Amino acid sequence: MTETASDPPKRSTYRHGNLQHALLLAGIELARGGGPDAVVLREATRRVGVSPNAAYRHFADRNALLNAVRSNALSALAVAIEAELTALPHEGAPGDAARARLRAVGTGYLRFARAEPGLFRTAFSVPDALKGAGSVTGAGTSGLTPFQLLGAALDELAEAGALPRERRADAEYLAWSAVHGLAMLLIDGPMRGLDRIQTEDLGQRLLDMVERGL
Amino acid sequence: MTETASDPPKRSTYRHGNLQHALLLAGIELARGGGPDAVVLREATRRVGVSPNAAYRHFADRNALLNAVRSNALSALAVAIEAELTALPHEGAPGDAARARLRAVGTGYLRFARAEPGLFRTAFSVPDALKGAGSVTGAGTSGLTPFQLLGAALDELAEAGALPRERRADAEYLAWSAVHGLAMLLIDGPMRGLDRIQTEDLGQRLLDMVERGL
DNA sequence: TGTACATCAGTGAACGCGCGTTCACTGATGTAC
DNA sequence: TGTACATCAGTGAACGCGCGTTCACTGATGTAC
Repeated sequence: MTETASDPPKRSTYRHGNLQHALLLAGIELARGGGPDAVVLREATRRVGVSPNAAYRHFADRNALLNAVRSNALSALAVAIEAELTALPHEGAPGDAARARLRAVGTGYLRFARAEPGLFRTAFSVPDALKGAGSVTGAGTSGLTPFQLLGAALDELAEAGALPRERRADAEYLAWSAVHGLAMLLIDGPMRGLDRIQTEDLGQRLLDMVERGL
Repeated sequence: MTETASDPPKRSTYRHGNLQHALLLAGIELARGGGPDAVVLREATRRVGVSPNAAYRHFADRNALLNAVRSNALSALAVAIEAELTALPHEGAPGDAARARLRAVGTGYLRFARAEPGLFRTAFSVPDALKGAGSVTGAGTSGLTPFQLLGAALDELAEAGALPRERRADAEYLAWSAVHGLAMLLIDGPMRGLDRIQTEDLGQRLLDMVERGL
């Protein structure tokens, strides 16, 4: 209960002390464990130690909470991709560097899906009601969404001359499809049982295919 | 009520007249409309005009019905792929023919996903309980599952010399990933709004990428 | 060919569950005088 | 500085819903004698 000074716009503590944020965190934890269906409003309030209807002070309904969780999951994915990009060395020919960056985007995507299947499935779950009430954003620290990070990598590739110009258009959809499909099959599908090394290996072979085929 | 002759093993009509099959059909219709979550046992019995508990004469529980629907959806996918293969002309160089057959597998997959998104999502939904009580099969008229049809196409490609031997291993997972990913993004993802022509076009470009990259 | 009987597909009613959501409220906080 | 008041975050109780599943049953069918 340390309430020293509180700015009028963002009073940091009230009764509960930022219940909105606490509910979001609980929702993320639920999604992490069981995907979008596990984001249950009553369970979130239960975990926070608050009565079920208290949530309605901060979220219009269950879908609003789910959308907030979705945005957060997308952001986490963007951050994971950014981490792979940041870890890259800053050297080599521009073509090689661009190729490495594209691979890093794919690798980050696959590793996130593998490490956080619940959040991954939540990020890409289709909203039950397609009403864009609370729009789902989901950018990383760079301000770019996962999709935009992929687009940027492809732009670099095209600029470096490593991707024929006439194939640049819509290339993100092709690369995304390949990586997304592998992610889904690794999480839910028949490759569920693969261990870390096999997964990593298959991922790199898939990225080989994309690089060669784009 | 035409009961002429009935073999002892498969008596064709009883009270309802093959309620098991009727429930399966109702379940398929539900999956078609709303994916795996829409396969609701009570709703299936409602549609057939039977009391809810009657289903338990024919299915151990809701999951058993869902598994039956799943198998059926997989079979339908296999049949769709087979249809594309059958429509192929029987001519050309062996390499070209093998490539065409691989493309046909992919095209059938994508078209089915597009035409029957509910069944497609059901086919690839992960069983809640992973207990293999009722195993999900899902072969087409050829007796092969979608995955096996893909494997056969890749074998032909390798035999025709159009796929380097050292890349044959696990190639089905790479090709499958690409096509599966596009299917998912077309159904649930951001390419949901694309029309038939755009979808078809993107699909062919994806298959180009796979062919080039494998 | 006729009758008694066993089988078992489908019935009717009910259960417990957990959900999202709404209602009228309470009581600590910040603010106006 | 002190007091009355308005605000509004969180409460307690309840709603209606639809689900999967179980219980003891009924009554048409196929079969044995």
